Amino acid sequence: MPKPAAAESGLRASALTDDLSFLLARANAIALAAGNAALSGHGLKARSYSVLSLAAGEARPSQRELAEFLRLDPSQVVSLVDDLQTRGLVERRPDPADRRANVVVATDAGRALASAARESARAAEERVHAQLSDEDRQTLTDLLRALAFPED
Amino acid sequence: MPKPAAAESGLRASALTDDLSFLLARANAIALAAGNAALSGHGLKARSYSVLSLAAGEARPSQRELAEFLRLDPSQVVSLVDDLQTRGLVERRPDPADRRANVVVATDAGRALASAARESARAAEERVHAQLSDEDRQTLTDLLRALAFPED
DNA sequence: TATTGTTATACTCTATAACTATA
DNA sequence: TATAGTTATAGAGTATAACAATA
Repeated sequence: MPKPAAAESGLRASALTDDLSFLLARANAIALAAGNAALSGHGLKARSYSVLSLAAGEARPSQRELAEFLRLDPSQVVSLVDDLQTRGLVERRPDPADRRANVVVATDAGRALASAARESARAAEERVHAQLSDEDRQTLTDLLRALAFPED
Repeated sequence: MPKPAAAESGLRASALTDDLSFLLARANAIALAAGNAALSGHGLKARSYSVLSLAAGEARPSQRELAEFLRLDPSQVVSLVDDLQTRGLVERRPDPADRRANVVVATDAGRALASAARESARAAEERVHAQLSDEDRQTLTDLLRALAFPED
């Protein structure tokens, strides 16, 4: 990793350095790049990993629920699920309670991949957040959760 | 703002809810949407606001420095500066010390717009982060800065 | 009438490579 | 030989509207 250019240090004193939204964007860009790199060996990206991971859980989400939770447009979820389904990682099952809705559920292969991918993602996060203490990391997680789910 | 769907609460218990990268992505998406909405009245988005804001400061950044600081490709900075320059908000000045480099500096109109836009952005952030105490907000800012600028 | 999933489309963003002028 | 800016382009991501099936 290159050291910051000398002239960049002038920008470090700029107004943006105290701007929560800017810091959020930059930290997210760094974490996203590291996450995508860590997941690429599994044929996944952050997006598809999120969908797969949720499908592998107990929640049995519909596509609409996935879209809301991941802040994606429903039409984006269609193509993410299409891709995962083509690769045999998830299935669409009609919701018995509402025949309009598809419940997305991981196959055995999907659950296996999700758990392997989770290990890689965790290792990558470890590297990105290595400079934070366990306590800081927990604090950060709690504060971010408050921003990410403001209805609480 | 709609209340969360009942079925979404199942997803709230999922593995992703403890995933720092996921929370970062979701919080960023929320802040970005609010920021872009707040800036649209000024004809700006988060990206162009960042460039304008840095050009309005004391740092006199080159395009390359802007690209590194904002984690953008240099070619993206070209079109952002093009747009701002067309609107008379910034100028490109040749760097006397390196004639390859353009220093990007705000015009009077650019500085005025930057400062008006900063007010709007701050008000929007206030709304997004209203549920955090001042102390929590400061803690979050410091922790995010550690992630966003890991070389420190 | 409203909602779920889907398709289509247009637009923005991102990433890459190649070129020029300078260093 | 390397770097700053630029151009071009292709791919990914985003947003919107419309439609069929179902509620």
